[in-house]
Amino acid sequence: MNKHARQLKIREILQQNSVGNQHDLLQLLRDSGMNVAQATLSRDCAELGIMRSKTDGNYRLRFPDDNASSIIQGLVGIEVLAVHSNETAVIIKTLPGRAHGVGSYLDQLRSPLILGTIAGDDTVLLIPTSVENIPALISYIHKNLSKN
Amino acid sequence: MNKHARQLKIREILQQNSVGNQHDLLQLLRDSGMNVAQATLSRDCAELGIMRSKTDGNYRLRFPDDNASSIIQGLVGIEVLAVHSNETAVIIKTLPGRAHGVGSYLDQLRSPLILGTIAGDDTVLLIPTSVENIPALISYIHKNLSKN
DNA sequence: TTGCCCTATGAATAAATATTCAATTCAGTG
DNA sequence: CACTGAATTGAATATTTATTCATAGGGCAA
Repeated sequence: MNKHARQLKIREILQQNSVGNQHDLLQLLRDSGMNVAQATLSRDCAELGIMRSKTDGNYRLRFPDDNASSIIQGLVGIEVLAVHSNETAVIIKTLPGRAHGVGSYLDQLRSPLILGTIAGDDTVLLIPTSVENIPALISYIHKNLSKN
Repeated sequence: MNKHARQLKIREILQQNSVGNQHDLLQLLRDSGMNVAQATLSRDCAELGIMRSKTDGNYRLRFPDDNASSIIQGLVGIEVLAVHSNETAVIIKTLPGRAHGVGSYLDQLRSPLILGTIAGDDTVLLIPTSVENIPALISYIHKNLSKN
């Protein structure tokens, strides 16, 4: 399973080449040793927000340079757009300007899972008391920030 | 021959509605009294530079953002003073008051290397999607924030 | 371990979009 | 008035992209 690496490679390829369609991109991916089906590439492109548009008579695959698009991922609270994590921390994406409120709310719950929170404008960083608690923390967040 | 009027109408429709594909756009065009073939609409879309991309799980036709990211890149470059990291995160030092702009710029690139960013006044904290990506993330930052 | 669920994937297929080709219109010209 | 060429269009078709459906593997709880 190297989906992540593959999407990185896609990014790299599109930054260095002018690619007109997914078929060509697929070739370049294969040239670089990553052999996947067209269906998979289509899904990758969708996930990465890649678009195809015509300029100067030629088509080109490109990333959006558009700032406003937010990725709403789960059934989480109205202000919360997504919850992500890596090995050491959890990130909550919120509506613009709402991160502080969400962070405060979580602080006030005084969960033993949470060591601390830092809020920016639309992002809350959660540091867990232990990295082992991250899965539990994520379900805790979903539970406490869910819409219903 | 009302190609021009039609393209204007297309613009108007896309500004007021969320349209997921050309077929739906065609319907809306017809509802407003302009009856053309799918082929014609396809050509109009190409000429107008309209793109289709997936956000929040749905497709959407949209105009390109005239917000040229290469210009922003130049501006962002001169705001960045240094890039540092430890085992779990990356810190970018910026000119006073400029961290938010730099963070937003990085967010908008939607790199799969970046889990999230939090900006203070002159510091951006970057959380990588995986700690293994930190070296790649650092070179990615240098690449995307370089002055030249 | 076993069973269950969730994610990622490919093959086949469906859906969406682009292009080809022939036809039409219209402006300009002899 | 014919004729020519360029622009626009629709129908049919080709190409490109997305989704469905089945499967395989990984993580996790019992």
